[in-house]
Amino acid sequence: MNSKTRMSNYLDQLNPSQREAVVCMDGPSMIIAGAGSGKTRVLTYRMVHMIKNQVDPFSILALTFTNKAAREMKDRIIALVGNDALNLWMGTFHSVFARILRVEAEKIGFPSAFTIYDADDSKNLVKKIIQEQQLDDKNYKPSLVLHRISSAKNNLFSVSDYLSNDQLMSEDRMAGKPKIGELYQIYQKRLKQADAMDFDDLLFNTYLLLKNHPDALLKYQKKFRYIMVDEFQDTNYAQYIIVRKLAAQHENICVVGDDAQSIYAFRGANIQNILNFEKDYPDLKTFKLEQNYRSTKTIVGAANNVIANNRHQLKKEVWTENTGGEKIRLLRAISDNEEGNQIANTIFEDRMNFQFKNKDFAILYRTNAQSRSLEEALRKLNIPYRIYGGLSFFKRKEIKDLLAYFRLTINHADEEALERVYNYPTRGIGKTSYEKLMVIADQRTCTIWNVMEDIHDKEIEIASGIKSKIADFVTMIKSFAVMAKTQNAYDVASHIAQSSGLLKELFNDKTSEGVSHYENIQELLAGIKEFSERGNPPLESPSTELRESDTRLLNEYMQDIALLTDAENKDDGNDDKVSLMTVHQAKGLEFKEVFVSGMEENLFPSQLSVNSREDMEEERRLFYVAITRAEKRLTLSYAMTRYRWGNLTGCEPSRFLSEINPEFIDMKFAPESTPQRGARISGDDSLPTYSNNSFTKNKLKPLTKKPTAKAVDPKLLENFTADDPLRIEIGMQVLHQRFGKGKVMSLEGRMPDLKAVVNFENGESKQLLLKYARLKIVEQP
DNA sequence: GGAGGCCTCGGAAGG
DNA sequence: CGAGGCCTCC
Repeated sequence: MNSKTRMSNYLDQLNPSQREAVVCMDGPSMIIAGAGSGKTRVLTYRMVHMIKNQVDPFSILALTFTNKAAREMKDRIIALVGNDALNLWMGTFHSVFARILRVEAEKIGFPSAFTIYDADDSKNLVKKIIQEQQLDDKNYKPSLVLHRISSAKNNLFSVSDYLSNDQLMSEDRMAGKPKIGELYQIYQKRLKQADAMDFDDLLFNTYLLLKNHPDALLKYQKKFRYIMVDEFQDTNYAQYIIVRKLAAQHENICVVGDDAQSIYAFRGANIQNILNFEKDYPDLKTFKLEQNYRSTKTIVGAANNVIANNRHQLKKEVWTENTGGEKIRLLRAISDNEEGNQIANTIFEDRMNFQFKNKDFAILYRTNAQSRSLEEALRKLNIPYRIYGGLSFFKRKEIKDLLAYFRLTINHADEEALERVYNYPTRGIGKTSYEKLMVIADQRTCTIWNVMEDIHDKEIEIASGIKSKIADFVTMIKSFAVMAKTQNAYDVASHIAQSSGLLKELFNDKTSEGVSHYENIQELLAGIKEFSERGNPPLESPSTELRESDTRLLNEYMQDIALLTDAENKDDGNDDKVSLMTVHQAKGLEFKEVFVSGMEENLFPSQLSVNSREDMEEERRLFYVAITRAEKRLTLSYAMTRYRWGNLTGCEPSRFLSEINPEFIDMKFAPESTPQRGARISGDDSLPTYSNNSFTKNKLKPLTKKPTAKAVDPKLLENFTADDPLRIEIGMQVLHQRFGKGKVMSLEGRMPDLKAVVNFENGESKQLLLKYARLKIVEQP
């Protein structure tokens, strides 16, 4: 089928409610799209419909949250309408606003080549400021201060708004942190000094630009006749206000989202925006996409059961015409390792029984720490898997180091970059000298770089040997800058990598890590080379905006690099793998068969959420997201005991399990009992525990007579005879209860692969594999 | 300036 | 338990 035929019948590929939403181009509209209802299809077809109806792609703005979402949507539209789609303004909020800010930088007093500070840079800066102000960093934790500043910006409170806001100031005073407003002030001053913006500033400054410069506002209002916002439930207040300003002239604004899948309130997303939207646009047209195409009736039913427990939600009824499907399996395991084994076994069997491929399976979990036992179990059965998440390419140290050289070359005021590289690789400029420079910079209210340029000033009390090293460093960076003005990005980049000594430093490190660092640098350089030759910016950008010159400069490459935070997709050629990821990362994906592991109270829902209703509702939406990833089969699993920070803790089934209608659950996989809300695992509460974890301490009765217990170390076992009385406590009471007391007949192997033959008092004899169990020897009274 | 000891603290995560 | 930050010592 060629693209013309596909285009002519694109409307036929939509159901009536999807079509309604697609053809309604003018005026404000809101699409509430239930899970699996074809949201992306509606969004892309809506843009296709516009282009087909003579809307200039150049006047369409589509905002997403992730680079991935933007990329995917763009690809789909290109496939449908061809290269017209290249002119769409489609990207993340941050990338689109950054592009606008670079054009309009002068109006708000920034150079066009301003640096974008990433999360690490911001945190370092805050940490430094707290130290300089001589505040206690226990009370003023950098992450907390930054979070507070970030929320202020995301709610459009400027520094002066903050300082004059009685409520904010008294909140800080009550919390014993009255200086936060002041820290905010200093933080912004320092960013400005460095010609830098953090991620929040990209929003806040766009807001300021549009608010204070009517000409700029008018320009972009005219330009963007049609505006679309994906994942609207994840927008924060600043994003909403900016979008509203941009749309004020034409009011052709369409937002798409699902309040039931809002899982990012903790980082500022504001469900309230959906309610405000209805208020702000009285003639709003609302479309509800309620038919689910993805999952079986069972899965959709269970998801509806769960979400019905939330008070805050827009009313909608997700339904499906799909088959009923299999019931939900519930796996109950003794330990986290056992849970992994059961899941791996189930995958192994289902793969054969249903001719599924590895990639049809996903195992989801609440916290990254849960992946270890799952990985081990999969490896045992030779099931290939892929873990999502982890350090993205651009967050790696060696990459950030080289990029810091680039940043400093382009913007000498970039203090965070300077700090990374002034003595890396080592060139004899120590911390003490650097601190002297900082003090002088502060006195003179100039940048540290300025002081370095002026290093031969008699007032600067630094040994002349070090002074000349600093002068050399300055000369080197300046020579980079000269080169960067005219030569293409790749030539400059590889020259910097060489001349700075960074490449050599990494090359000399022959450890396997060192080699991989070196390879990563090569990979980055290869990417820059491609950029130089292809002439496209690293991020999607309207092709018409490209410079006509055939030389791609380093600063063009660097423009959006701080915004590229995607986790890297390193494949070894085999993409048929089971996916392991957190529930957050699974949003937007779908799999034939899904396992949600660790369905335990205090894990999912997280124990940090149990005291607040808002947090609990977000946890529940998170579980909703997890359930609705599954197409054909869903398995929920929980362990009765789990290692947490080295301690074995007892676990109860999650309250969420009891929110699912039992008719959807297959009981044969839950052999002993249906989990009840607040249920305790079956077992004898009077059994002793030696865990010092506060959770287990509170849940279990204290011992009447406290036996002395030690964790076994392998040396101790060497002297251990089979006749010594021993109680094996794996998973606290569980095995203890099952087997009672016993004597060890033989011990073989060493931790963590210890095998024991034990004769129990009830006459049973068992061979136990004590792998990863915390074995405790109890001296009998 | 780097290695090693000690202390702290532990959620999820895009740009 | 274990990663990361910080301090100390050479």
